Amino acid sequence: MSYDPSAFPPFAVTVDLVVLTVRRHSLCALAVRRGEPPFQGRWALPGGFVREDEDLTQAAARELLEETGLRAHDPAVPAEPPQDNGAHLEQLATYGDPGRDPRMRVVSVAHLALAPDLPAPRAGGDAGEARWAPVEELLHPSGPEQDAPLAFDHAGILADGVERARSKIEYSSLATAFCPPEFTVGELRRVYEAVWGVALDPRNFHRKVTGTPGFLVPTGGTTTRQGGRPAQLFRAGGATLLNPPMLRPEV
Amino acid sequence: MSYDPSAFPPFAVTVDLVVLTVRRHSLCALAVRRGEPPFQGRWALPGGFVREDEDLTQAAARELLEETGLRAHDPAVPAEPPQDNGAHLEQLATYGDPGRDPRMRVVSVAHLALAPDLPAPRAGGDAGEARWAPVEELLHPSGPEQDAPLAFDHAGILADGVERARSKIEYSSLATAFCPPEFTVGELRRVYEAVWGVALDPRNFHRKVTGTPGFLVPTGGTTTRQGGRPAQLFRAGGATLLNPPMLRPEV
DNA sequence: GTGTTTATCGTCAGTGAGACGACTATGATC
DNA sequence: GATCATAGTCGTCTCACTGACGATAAACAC
Repeated sequence: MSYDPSAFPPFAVTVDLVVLTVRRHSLCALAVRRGEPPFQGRWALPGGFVREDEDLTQAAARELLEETGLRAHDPAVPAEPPQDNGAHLEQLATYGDPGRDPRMRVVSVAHLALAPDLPAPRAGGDAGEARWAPVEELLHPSGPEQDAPLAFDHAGILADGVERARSKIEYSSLATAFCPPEFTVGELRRVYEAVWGVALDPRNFHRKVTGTPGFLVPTGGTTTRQGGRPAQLFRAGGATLLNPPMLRPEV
Repeated sequence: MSYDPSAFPPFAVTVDLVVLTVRRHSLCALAVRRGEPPFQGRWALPGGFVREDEDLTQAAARELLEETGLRAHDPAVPAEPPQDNGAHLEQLATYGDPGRDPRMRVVSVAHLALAPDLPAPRAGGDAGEARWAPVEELLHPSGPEQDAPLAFDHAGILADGVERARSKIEYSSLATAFCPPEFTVGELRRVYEAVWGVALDPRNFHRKVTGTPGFLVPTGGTTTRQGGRPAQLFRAGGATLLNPPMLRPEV
């Protein structure tokens, strides 16, 4: 790498966020409406410029906090129950096509965040309007109201993020990031069903997740918020890797 | 994302390459010696600035060609035997700590390349000297001669690339990217053994890879270049995903 | 009570991996 | 040329785990 201060072209660097959650049995992503050209009035992923003194992860965590009020989990610190209201955050991929932004050369480091359902989208920061939209709607717009695809190359970024989430819950305990601090086996199963878009056998699922050591820890409590027989409540255990993995059913 | 042309700080964007190959039963990475400060004389990963009109992938492919003479496979085109002397190339992750380069704010989009053994490192491009070094040596330097760790944050990048390669050959047919166009089951097994650093049972391995549809296609030929009984020659089949995956032995 | 819903436990058969025995076909060595 | 070392290939056995699915349990609605 030779060094000539005048020899490298300047880039703008942004972080874009794919924030996923599960609401009403479907996988949803956070979208914000653009207030300015280009793509004014279109939906886009939340994001913003990386600041001078900021790490990429810090920038993503700051944007996440600004847009949703969610604090990012530190993966190094096992989440303690009292202050667990955070989201999983990881780097996804970087997009740098010349021309992906008509204004200038922008390289965007996309991040993936997984959040529990609770928070209502808060219209803070730059975005005037924000909403949780089913990813199907954003990726395959067909309805009369929502026929404009996402701005920039955000549809591709969202698709990559969704695919990352779908594959990662196979072999990690990440699906618990979609759940509140305490949850039932059935709630966790509905997360898998929403993310994968399939139906899972409740009995085999129950056997699998309760039989994997370190995945779930019973809290002792029970709940009946889903109706039917009361279900045991669990917290996420320390295990982060599922071995053997949860198998995604064929087609 | 609000837009103020004077409001975003300029970044330099580079691509760095983790080029891996298997030589003499060990996993090796391409390292180049730095000819200029900072870290002058230290080993580093090959890389360079992204040009004004270049995609990130194009930049990585260009650097790979300059440093090794290897052409990157287009993942969209199934490799045809006649012109198969290419390498697998994919984006790895992006590193942007302020201060990772003492000269200026540099964001580096690291890429991972997997290459067959054949090419001798060619000292072309900027690098005056290049070599294939066992990753163990680069990551855990201990010998008297090689006690300087890699420049910048390249040790961390290399570690991430190695981990990506180790996990990806579990569930994909990517290990064939380390092999010449035609190879034997034993040669493929030695790739797995070198990348994972474990010994595998030749009989179970043979059953697994020949029993996975689409993984290997026999070419009809045989070879005895490894000694012993002649072995069937294979080419990589069309399948890219291994299901069920190859299991990495514990510990 | 009866019906509905959800949770949980059990059973059984099939798939696939790990351990390992046996045999085959080459080159090297005596 | 017989013997040995080396590497490849085929089979067998057992165990773990999954998918399909029956059965029971504990809540609520009527």
